[in-house]
Amino acid sequence: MSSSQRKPARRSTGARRSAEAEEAILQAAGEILQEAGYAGFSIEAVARRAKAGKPTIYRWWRGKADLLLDAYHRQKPEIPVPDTGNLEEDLTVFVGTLLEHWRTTPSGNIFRSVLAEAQNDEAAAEAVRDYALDRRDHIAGIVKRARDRGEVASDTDPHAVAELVISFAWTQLITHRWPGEAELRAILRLIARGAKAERA
Amino acid sequence: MSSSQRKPARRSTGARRSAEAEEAILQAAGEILQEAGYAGFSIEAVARRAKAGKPTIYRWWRGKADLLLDAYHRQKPEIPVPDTGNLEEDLTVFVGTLLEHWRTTPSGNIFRSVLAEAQNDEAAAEAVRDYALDRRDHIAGIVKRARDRGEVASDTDPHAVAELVISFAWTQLITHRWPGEAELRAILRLIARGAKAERA
Amino acid sequence: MSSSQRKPARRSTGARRSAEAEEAILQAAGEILQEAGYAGFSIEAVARRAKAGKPTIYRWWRGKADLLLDAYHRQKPEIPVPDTGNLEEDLTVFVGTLLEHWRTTPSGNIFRSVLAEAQNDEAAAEAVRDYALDRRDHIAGIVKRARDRGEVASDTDPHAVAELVISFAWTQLITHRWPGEAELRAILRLIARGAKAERA
Amino acid sequence: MSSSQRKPARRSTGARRSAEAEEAILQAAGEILQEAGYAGFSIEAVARRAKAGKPTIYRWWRGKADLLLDAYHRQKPEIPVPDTGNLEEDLTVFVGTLLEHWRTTPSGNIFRSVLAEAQNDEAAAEAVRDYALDRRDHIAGIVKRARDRGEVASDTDPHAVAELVISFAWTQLITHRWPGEAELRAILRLIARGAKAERA
DNA sequence: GGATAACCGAGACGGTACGTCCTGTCTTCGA
DNA sequence: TCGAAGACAGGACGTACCGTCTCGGTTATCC
Repeated sequence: MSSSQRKPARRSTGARRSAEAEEAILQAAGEILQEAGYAGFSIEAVARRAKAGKPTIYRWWRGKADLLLDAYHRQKPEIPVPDTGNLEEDLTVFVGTLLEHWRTTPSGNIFRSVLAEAQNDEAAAEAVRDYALDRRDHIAGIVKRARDRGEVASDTDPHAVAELVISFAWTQLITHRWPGEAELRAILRLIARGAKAERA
Repeated sequence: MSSSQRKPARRSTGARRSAEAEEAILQAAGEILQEAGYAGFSIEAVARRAKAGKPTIYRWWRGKADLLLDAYHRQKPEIPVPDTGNLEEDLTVFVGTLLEHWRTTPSGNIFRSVLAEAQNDEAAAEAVRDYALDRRDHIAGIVKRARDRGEVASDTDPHAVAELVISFAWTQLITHRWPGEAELRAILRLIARGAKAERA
Repeated sequence: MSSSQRKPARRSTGARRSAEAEEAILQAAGEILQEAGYAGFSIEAVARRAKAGKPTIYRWWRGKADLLLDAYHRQKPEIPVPDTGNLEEDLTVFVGTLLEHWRTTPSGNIFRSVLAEAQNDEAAAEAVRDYALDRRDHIAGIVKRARDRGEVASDTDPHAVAELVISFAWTQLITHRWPGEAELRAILRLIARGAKAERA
Repeated sequence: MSSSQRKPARRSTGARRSAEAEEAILQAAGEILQEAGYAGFSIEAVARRAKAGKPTIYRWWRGKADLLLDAYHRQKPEIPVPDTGNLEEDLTVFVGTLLEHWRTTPSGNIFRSVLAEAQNDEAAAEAVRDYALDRRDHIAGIVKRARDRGEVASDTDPHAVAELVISFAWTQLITHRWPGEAELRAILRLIARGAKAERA
């Protein structure tokens, strides 16, 4: 029996990805995370809310973790890098702004969910690792400026300083704590002093 | 047994809570977390492995989070507090030992799972918050000793130092990173310097 | 690391199959087939209507075909075997009753669905084959009685007669036809005459 | 809405139906039915195999049933009408040839699928009903010739005889049975005797 | 010979159903 | 009388098809 498979007579591309659908899905994902948290977040729930078919979601995202990360990146805080001429002040303003953003917008809840998912899903874990390094480099810029001003010891590694800053902020988030102004400043003063200190 | 003349048809009161069952359940929970991580952890899986009924688990634990916390407390690391006479060394040894313990025993995976669950479950979140404060006080002891030795500035808050140390360790855990010896020392030297520094 | 798998300390049996659930599921299956036909029949729809969980259905039936067959056997027509002393009359009454039953109760629609499913599913196909043979033997009984009365030629195979009777009835069903009284009698007279005839 | 002044710009025609696509689609449908049966038959599968777009199929066929019927008519058996001068022989040869054709070519599987689909789809059901009547008239021709030869009782309805013949053949098909030579002859002898018999 | 409309393939879309897994509650029975 | 075994309702998982739609690209006419 001959096969009916014809050679592709034409080159064609097919329909394009629907921007409306993508938008509606990410929107719905964000809303669910904001309203019901990670516990209420499911592909089914997102599809229902976005009035999208589940296969549409699975066509563009590999799973829960992938969608979660996209929803986060879509509304992650873009914290302005302060430049007050003083390292302690710069770091305090930066972390204060970040925590305030997490506390008052959905992004805190979403990022918390991303961190939780990263404990399940290796892809999410890697994405979080990459994101942490990216943020570390970002904050290291603040420290480098301080070093250029001569405010920081020459043997201080800006990445190490940034690592401490990030660790503090993330840990506050995952333990659901929102430090007061004084507490915040005390911590970042400690870091800034450590950076400034000459070799022992 | 009964001594009275008129015996009740049956004197027996039934089985008592089985310590063996509790042990098997916690054991199974730990093993699953070690082998398959949080993703493979389910009440069903624990019951299967422990050869216990699901209702037995639900009778003694309120849910996933509760069981998880119990499994953690059962084998949480009891890191000895070092006393080398030098703050930086004390902190480096302490954190190094902690991370090594997390890396080489089930406790790292289990605590990671507890942190993940705390993003969903309010009870777990509160338990984590309490645990964080407990650990903070624990580590603050190291700093207080250094202050008593005059190694630390008088206006340094031992709790703030401890907070930074914990944040660093926990963040390494949740981002699945295991810093090398040099990297670890650089971070803790930074903290120790910040603690020692006189008022700016 | 030691395994936590304990030896089963007790032999126990667990909860028993719920007769209510089974009843509700078969009831729902029958109603759906009656109201919406095979096209509207799905495990999901049955579960919804029976207020049962899908896993409960899959626990006891291997799939659509299996459930369908059970629903059929539950309300299949138990046509009384007539005994009028005349073969043509017996067969006409039997087939007329059967077709009438199929036409006026859900069982016709259900059996039609079973036949359709048997074209997809090998298990259903075998069940249908077995059922056909069973019915053939059943009807052959009518012919044997006629042979004992001397009404039928000695070289007539009762099974062959029964085969023709069944084929006629089933084909009417699958072509959605309901023959009139006269048409029905003409066909069965033909069969009865064939059975009676002496060797040519 | 629009003014009648302005005539339709053009009476355009455009590209015509692609015979190549139609051919490939029917070919693919037949192959799938032959290889995987009705269970593996889906519009998606046909489109994939024929390297055609789904809308192309839906443009020319109303759905699964329609395509199925077309695929059947395309290769339905054209059984030659035998003329041996003996009714029993004619019918045995005819049915034997038909069953052999169904058994050894795709047409059996395809027709089985058509019958299955006719239990779901009203259009298919009607087509099957029409086809059954057409086949009945076709076979009735054999009986009429026998009546003209005086081989058949004058009060025998050729349509009733044909009905029985068809019913037998179709029922064998849908129960996936292939009767042996002896069994086949016994059945058709029964029919032929019934046709010949004088009024009781 | 250029415009134009219907065709074509490819494939995304909102949906429904599939069959599996897990949750937390319940029922049964054995010790 | 408690614990094991496991059934239960429910709901999410990720996949396959349904039938419709929107793309570009092609082709055959008509002006």
